[in-house]
Amino acid sequence: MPELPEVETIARSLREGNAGQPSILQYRILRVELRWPRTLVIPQLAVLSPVLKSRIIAGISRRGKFLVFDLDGITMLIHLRMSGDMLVRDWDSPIEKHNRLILWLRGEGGNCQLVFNDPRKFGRVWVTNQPAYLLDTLGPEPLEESLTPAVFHGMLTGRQRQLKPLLLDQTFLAGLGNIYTDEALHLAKLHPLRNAGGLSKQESTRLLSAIRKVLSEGIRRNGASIDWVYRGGEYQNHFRVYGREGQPCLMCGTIITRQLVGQRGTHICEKCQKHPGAY
DNA sequence: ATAAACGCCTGACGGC
DNA sequence: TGCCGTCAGGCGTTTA
Repeated sequence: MPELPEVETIARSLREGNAGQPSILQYRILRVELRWPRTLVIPQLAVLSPVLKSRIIAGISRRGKFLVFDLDGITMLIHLRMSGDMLVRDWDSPIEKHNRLILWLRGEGGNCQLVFNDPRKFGRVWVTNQPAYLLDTLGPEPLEESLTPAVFHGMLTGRQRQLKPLLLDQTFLAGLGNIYTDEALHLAKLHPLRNAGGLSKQESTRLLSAIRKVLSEGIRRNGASIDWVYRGGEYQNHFRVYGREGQPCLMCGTIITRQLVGQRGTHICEKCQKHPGAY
């Protein structure tokens, strides 16, 4: 489910607590159970428990779509992929069907479980003292001020690639997924099949603004919740194009279409977002 | 360098 | 009701 705003929302709620659920910062890991072996990338299963046990959760943050747990000397990275979620449960909650990793924690707000729940089993966990090996492969954070319009335009120039697949490439820019990419492209009035290297300075600046606007709006609304995966976000009620095929564009009334771009379902207003071949 | 095809997984939904 | 195909907020590997 998660793109940048959803991962940010999860990191924030674990870090700061919400609705009767305490922050798990400074909580200590007492017990570890991995329920689906392939979820763990590193280290080997046999050393996971010894490495994690008695560690303190010193920090919780986000980089791209990765959750970053600073465990005071070692880092746990979690990627939720399509269906993952991180939940805080009571200490003695029964293990649920799709729980893949459970950490039992002791802390001031009471003992609890930190659960990685992931129906489709695509999610992955890394426990490492070299998190940069992974995180340094990511492109810049879209909301960082150091990503100026000039820098962004420079990243695009020379690229010979369809715009949408490039935006989805995490080594180009970190955090966009299928929903927010469609939303940003519509807001920027750019067709997903445009050649990324062909954007004018004005267009790339418009695109960067649109990306920031949809991500910020997503964060402000606690992310989006769809189908059977629900976490209390409400951005899904404010989509401009995603999931709105057959419905009128909110800007011009043209019917939104859905087509495949780079193997991904893509929602477009053909009038607002002129096809590269159109004139 | 770019892009397609496919694999990894489970569950929801629509059509018959 | 049951069965079937299709689709899903992601990404790595292989192939062209």
